[in-house]
Amino acid sequence: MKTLVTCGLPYANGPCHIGHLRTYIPADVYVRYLRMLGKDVVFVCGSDTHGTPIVINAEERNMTPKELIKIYHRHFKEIFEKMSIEFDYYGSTDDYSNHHRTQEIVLELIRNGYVYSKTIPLAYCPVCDRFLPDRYVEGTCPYCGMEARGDECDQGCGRHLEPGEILNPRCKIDGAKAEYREQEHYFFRLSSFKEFLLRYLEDLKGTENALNYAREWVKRELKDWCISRNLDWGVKFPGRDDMVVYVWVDAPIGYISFTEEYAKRTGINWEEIWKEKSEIVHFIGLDIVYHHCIFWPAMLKGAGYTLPSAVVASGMVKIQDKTFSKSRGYVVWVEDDYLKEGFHPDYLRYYLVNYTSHQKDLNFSWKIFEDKVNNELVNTLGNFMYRVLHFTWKNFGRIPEVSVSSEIIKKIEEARKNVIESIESYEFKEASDAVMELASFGNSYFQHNKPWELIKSNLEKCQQVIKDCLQIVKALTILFYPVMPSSMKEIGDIIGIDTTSLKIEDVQVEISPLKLSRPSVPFKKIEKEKIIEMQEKLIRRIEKMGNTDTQEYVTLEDFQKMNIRIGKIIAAERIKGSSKLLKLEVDIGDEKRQIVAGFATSYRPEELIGELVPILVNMKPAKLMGVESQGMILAADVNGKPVLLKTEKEVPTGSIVR
RNA sequence: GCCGGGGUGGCCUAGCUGGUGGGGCGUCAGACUCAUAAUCUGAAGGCCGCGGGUUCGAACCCCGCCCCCGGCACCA
Repeated sequence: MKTLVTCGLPYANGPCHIGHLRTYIPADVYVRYLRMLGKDVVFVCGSDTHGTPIVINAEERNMTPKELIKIYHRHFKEIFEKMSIEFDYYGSTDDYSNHHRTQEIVLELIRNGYVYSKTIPLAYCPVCDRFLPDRYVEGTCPYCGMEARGDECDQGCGRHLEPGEILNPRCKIDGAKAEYREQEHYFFRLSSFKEFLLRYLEDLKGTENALNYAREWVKRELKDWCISRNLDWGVKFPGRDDMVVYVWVDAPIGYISFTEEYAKRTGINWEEIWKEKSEIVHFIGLDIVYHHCIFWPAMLKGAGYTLPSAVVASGMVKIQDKTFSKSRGYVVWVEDDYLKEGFHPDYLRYYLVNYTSHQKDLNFSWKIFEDKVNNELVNTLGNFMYRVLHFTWKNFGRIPEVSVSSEIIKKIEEARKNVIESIESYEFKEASDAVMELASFGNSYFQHNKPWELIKSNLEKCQQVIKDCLQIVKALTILFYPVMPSSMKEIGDIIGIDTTSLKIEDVQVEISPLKLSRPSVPFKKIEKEKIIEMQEKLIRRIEKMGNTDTQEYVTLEDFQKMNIRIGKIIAAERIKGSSKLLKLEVDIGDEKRQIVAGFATSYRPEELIGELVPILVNMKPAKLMGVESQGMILAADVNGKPVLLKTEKEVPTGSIVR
């Protein structure tokens, strides 16, 4: 039986960032492990190329959508290649085969009675001369009166808005007043799939984060789904020249059309996967669970295709503990911030796989990156492999011909078992931890047996220890190959392992006694300076995006250190020799204080008398122009000039401000 | 508000059906020198979010509360 693994399609509207890789790298790792386990796997993905954002983005750049998607299609392909993410086929949803397959499926759904038409009001922009998707409509929320977006009141009450509900609709692109026009659209009878989906989701495999959400959604009401759009760009809706199908229809169909393309090239039959019994595993981000667990299976069921067997959803990525946000600068671009900076692809692969469970949020920070790479990859793993190979090469020149001890065979077997179990439950961190644990054991074994002493005292024993360690190196190479293919290939070349056709059982096949050439270090350390440079680059970007929250937060505890009280100004006079400063006397309830304040540019002394103002009472005393100040009066700063803050009504002096 | 997931030493995490809280990284101290100042050994460090309850006994079960993340659908 064949297994198909897919990844959520990247939208061909912008460059690849680390969030994309959070899904693609574990998927690639998974596929490589499956192959080592002897499974017949096809791995496909492709660019998602339709939808309004691409049309608008292309317009803004003065190009056609086709030109735009070509740029990003090529970009993603390149990045995947550089990151060792090896799809068997990487297509595009704008390829002929996908247009064809999409129309085929929509027609089948129509034939089977799952599609009906209905007339609905839609916002239309007379200037752009087109219907506007809800997110491109702005106006007033009918519930709270705040400025809102067409699909939800994002700044006000947060309510979801139905098409046609928003008041005073305007086009977001040119600000023109939009009007509502009646329009015929096509709907998919999702509601009729409720019972089917409830049963289907019982047995669907994958990660809990995805399955729980989907089950919850289905238990609630399922509404029919509008699957047509007023656009030129996309897959033509069958029988309608003026409309295309909604991108969320043709995007997942890409999984099928890419399989078809792959089949055409390799001579296999795509229907073995999509029409007969097979394993179909979708790797996606948490944001598109709904589409993959609900719309997509319903569509496949309605059109008579094989249903997915598992949906594996990765958690979100955070950047230095902050929510990932391209617009706010919390992003790591794979090309500009990683590859062009000269970092090895395997380092990031390891980080993304090993930081935490696949389902949980992953925090990326350059500091953690440095720690993980230098401690785990370089020191523990790389150093073990290198010290063993180097020792062997220097003292023997070749791999000794003694059999591996049973203790070591047992240890390797344990690691292999753990890896397989973890992979089967989509726990990639667990799998890579199990391998790293073996490397750690290797270091300890080497250390305790002191082969550098045995070489002088007991040559036979020394050969045994070294052979054991070499077998561990071989096991590590195989078990880590899926995570770090290019680095492990290099080690494989040294010790005579062909990484193109690995079997996981090979970890127990004794390493062949070949002659060694001088080994080189498998992983190079990352310099502290480089990390600092990267951190600064990130901070600069965040600040450029107009972010103020690079500032440190104050905790309530911090704030409570400040003793702020309302005081009454009871005396005020100028300070000799100063144009700005006034010497004030204030009553803060139980005592009177002398405070020097820079109010002279805005106020005459006499107009301050009697005012109730907030005062930071526990400000460290200081002398200004030789006059002691025992507190600080808070005021608004308007272009450098102070404006008094007053209480809204008369309050007792000494009242606490908090 | 409702729903889902989570809250275990500075960080990442084990902990299945209840029986004296483990590991890794980091920190500190020793050891060693084959190796990329690597490695090995040892130590310090935890009111297992908070408050009740069930029990001979709870991180694990029940109730209440707090906090974090996500979802609540037509956003590709």
